[in-house]
Amino acid sequence: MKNAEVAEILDKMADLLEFKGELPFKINAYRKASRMISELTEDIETLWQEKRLHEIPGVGKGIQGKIDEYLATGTITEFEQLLQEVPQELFELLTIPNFGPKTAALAYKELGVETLEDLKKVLDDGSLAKLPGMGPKKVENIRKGLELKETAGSRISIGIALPIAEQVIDYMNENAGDILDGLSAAGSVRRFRETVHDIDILAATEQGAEVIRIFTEMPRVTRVLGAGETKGSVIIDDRFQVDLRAVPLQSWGAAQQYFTGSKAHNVRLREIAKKSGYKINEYGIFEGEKTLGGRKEDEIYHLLGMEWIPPELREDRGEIEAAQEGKLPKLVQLKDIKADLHVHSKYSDGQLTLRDMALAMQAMGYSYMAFCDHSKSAFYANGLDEKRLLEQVQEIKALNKEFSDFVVLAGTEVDILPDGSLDFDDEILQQLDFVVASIHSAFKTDPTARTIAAMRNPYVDVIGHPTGRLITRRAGFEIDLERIFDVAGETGTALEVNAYWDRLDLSDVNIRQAIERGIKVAINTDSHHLEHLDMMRLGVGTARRGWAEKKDVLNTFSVDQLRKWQKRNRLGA
DNA sequence: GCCGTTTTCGGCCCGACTGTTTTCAGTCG
Repeated sequence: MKNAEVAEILDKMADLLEFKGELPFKINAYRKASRMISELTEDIETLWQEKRLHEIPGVGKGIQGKIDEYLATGTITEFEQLLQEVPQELFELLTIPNFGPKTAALAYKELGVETLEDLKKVLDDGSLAKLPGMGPKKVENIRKGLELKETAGSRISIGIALPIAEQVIDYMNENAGDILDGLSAAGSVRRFRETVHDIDILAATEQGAEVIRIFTEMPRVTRVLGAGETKGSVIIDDRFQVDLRAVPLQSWGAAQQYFTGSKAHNVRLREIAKKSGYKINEYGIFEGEKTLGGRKEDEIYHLLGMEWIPPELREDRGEIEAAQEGKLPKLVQLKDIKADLHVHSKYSDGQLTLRDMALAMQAMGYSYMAFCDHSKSAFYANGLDEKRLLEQVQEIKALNKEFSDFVVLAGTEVDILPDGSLDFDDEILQQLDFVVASIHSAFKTDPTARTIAAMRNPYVDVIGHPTGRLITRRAGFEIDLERIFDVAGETGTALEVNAYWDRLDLSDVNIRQAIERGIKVAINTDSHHLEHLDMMRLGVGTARRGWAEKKDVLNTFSVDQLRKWQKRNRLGA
């Protein structure tokens, strides 16, 4: 699928046009088209072949022509031309806080700033400060922005950000509890985005300045970026930006709505409000001078004629229309999860014995689980050969006798080998209760064909971490997800939502694509330690962002339902 | 550049903050 490629080019087009000082509305049009395409559940090449590009909201004649040219020739003439007219490192330069397109254009035109190095030079030699409209403070802010980019510039996984948000909330409740009327995460953390740029916390209080003071004086704060009556911004642990915003209690709901975003979702809501003669902002919803609501978040949605929308859906991906029609999905919840179907033990590279892990799972409230340790080719992870695997199966059988209302399944995470075969023969696989098949090596050796071959094995229940991406470290392998979805639909194989914080694979958009095709997903933590078990909520959050309902998620099934599902798929294959 | 039960032309979300201004531009979310 070339959806991501096309979206990236259109977003870069927007950057180029912005740098050139084009009309903001034109720039916005490119940004919107880029976003709609990146979140498309259909393959853009299919739409193109079927001459249906115009059905994408935000894609009109002009942008359609660009996409057409790209898919036909692999390049866009106008894009290539624009690239010639701008600094070499434009896209990099534009990521510097406080250094926007106007300033970048000025620095390029007047001083020839093309790279980060050039920018550092003109900051240091004072030539930037001499330009019209620039002054000592602006220059200082750009310098700080550059530093910030180097220390806290990159996006961080939700798996890292969420615990930090919770620690800040705990700290504030302990140290400012008596002047707080409410405190919660907002922004992309509340929406469970897979990565976040900063951590937003919202406070309800009548004493904003005091709350902000306590916030900026937290022990972990290594730098204060700003502090006022309603807003404080800090860096903690030299790495993570945390913003706290304070509002009075009567604006709590409106502020929650406003600061949770996303921006695209909010823009749509404000358009709808405007058409209905209302105005919404962070303080409430208004008709003329009259305040109609704002203390509770659902008031905003109800007054605009729609259901309250769960934060995970707020991306302008159709959730507003669904809410207007009363057709929002009934999203899967953490309490629906009955099992974790992919965890490791001491047999391979996990830290816990079978018994200790099973007890921990039971304590999580699950009713069953599956051990899926690595297979023999995963030597780096102490993978099990046939003999040790069958020993493990025996130990699991014995272990089950210790539990009355909890079932331990014996499984494997069998390697999909470079030639597409599996690391265990069918004779072994058929003795197991549950089989996850994953690619762990030779990423460049036709992962699509290998995954398809694995799905065609009747004993394979789930494909583990299907795209192989690592959120902070590598893109997934080159895999044709359209074909994977086709075959998964045919064989009834489920696809894993690996909840491990650095994977979150499938991504939210991919999950939505899968379930629209009737494919089941399994949300698994891939845990090796006790502390990993908690990541289930990351997987559930990601699945919710992918519009997954309970029926779409394999591990919301009871163990009996799971066995029926397996039997049907194994016979059908 | 997109879009249309107000419009095929003239709109296109809203506000805070900052710094450089003498009335506003740029950046951010």
